Parts: sequence; structure tokens; C-alpha cells
Amino acid sequence: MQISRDADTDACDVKSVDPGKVAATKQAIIDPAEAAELANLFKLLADPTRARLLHALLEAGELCVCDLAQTIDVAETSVSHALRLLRTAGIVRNRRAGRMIYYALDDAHVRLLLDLSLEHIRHDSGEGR
Amino acid sequence: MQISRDADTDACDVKSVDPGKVAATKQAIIDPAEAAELANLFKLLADPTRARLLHALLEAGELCVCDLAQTIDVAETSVSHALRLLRTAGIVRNRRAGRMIYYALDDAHVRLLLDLSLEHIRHDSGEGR
DNA sequence: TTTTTGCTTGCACATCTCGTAAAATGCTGT
DNA sequence: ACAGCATTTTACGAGATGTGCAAGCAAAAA
Repeated sequence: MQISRDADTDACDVKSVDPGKVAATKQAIIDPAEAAELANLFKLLADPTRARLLHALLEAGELCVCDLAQTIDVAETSVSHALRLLRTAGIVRNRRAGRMIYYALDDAHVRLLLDLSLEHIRHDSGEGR
Repeated sequence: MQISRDADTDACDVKSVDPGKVAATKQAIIDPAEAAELANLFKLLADPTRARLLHALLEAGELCVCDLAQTIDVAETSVSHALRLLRTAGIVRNRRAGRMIYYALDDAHVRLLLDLSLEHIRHDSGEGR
């Protein structure tokens, strides 16, 4: 069980139980940059307010900020802050109509993510760990 | 469909632009408890270390902690912390073999989420909105 | 014009999260 | 028993995050 010393990815002596598998997996997985991007996407969904906001838009199609705030029962300021993040990330889109601003979902992948994860938690509910 | 003023959900005078849509959406979306659960699921994926960890397990099938740490190039302690969260949430499963502990994915939904979101960031790269 | 309405932004604060270091646990081999 | 290794746990500090308040802005109403 000698340890490969060539190290195509790392420099000195590191102990691996299965160096071959490590090397193979190492180049199969996403790089740190992609991982950060992926994490940022999930971070946007990882907040109750934003999750409900997105779900509301998924159901209603389009809503102005005040109705959105009322729907999820959160202060308008919070909603605005949340929407800003989602807008910057390209997940929602907004349209001005007079003094109101209507928001809508603008990302097909996010719809799927929401649906899939809803299914997940609903199937898992009631299971102890 | 006139708007009921009794307010089954809110108390006093709140201004809605489209009260009907608000009421309809309000009962169609997830409640705060489910939203929190959903957010917690996404929180687990919303970290570069955990994302790469999961992706590594997705590719390799099963790996011990030290190999996992080496694969994603992170200190074993950090990996252990990350795995604890994933294990508690039921996303990964572990098996002891001698002094090593092997981890593997234990959630089909999470596989789909990972794949779907990878597709997302790979399709969106370089696209402006 | 001035006022009001709908929304956004900047700031302060409390809270949470992640990684590191150090100590503890559990298993193997001598 | 003891030493050594793989992993976990605890404690702690730096950084990030969500929310409310108050001020700012833009469009409609007076």
C-alpha cells in the first residue's frame, strides 16, 4: 500500500487510503469556483422569506411589492431587500406600472429547484433522525 | 368574487392592490414552517465545502473522511464538521470500517438538486439579464 | 407646486456560520 | 497495558446575513 509520490495535484506526502479513487474523483468534481457559484445560488434560496417570496411568485405569476409583502406577511422593507438580491442574481424580473413595481420569476431552473425541493421536504416530513 | 372584509388572515385595514390575488396566493403558498424547512435544506447546500463534498460523494460513491478531505483539499476537521451537518439532516450516511468511517450520499432528491443546479450555473454562465 | 403613495437604499445591530486549534473518543496493533 | 491513527467534539474568533428604522426617490394625486 505505498503512497503515490508523483502527486499530479498535490505536492508532498499525504496519506490516502485509496489514492486512485481520490485522484479520479478529484478531477471529476467541480472546481472551487463552480462550487462557490453553486453555493451562491443555493444561498439565495436558503432563507424563509425569499423562499416564500419565490413560491408566491411561482403561484401568482406577478405581484407588486405591497401585495407580495401582504401575501407572505412581512414588512415591505424586508421584501424589498430580499427582492433586490433575487433581482441582482437574475432570478426575478421587475416591471414598473405607475407607482407600483411588479415582480415575476425569471428563471426556469429555479422553478424546477423549488418544485423538487418541496417534494423533498414533503416526502421527508415525519421522519426522525 | 367580492373581497371578504372579515379578514381570515389579517386584522385591520391593509391596502392591497389586488386583494383577490393576494388571498388566493396566500393560501396556495407554503406556510412559514415549511418555508423554514425548505430554507434549511438549501442552507446545507449553500456552502462551497459541502457542495464539493456532496459532489465528490456523488462521483465516488463512498469515501472515508481523510480521502474526502484530500479530494476537496480541506482540513479533516472542517470536513468532519460539514459531514456532521449533512448526516444530521439525513443527506449522507456513514459506515464504520476499522478506524475509518466511510460516507456516502443517502438522498435521491439531493442528487437531483445537485444535477439540476449544476446544469443551471453551467447554462447561465456568460449570460446577461 | 406641494402632498401623498409605493418602493428603494443606507445604516446599525443582533444573530448565525464557518474554519481553526486543542482536547477527547474509539479502534488497531504491539 | 500502551502507543498511534482516524475521526469527532468543544471552544472561540472573524466574517457574513437578515431585519427594522429613517431618509431618499420617483410617479400619481391634489
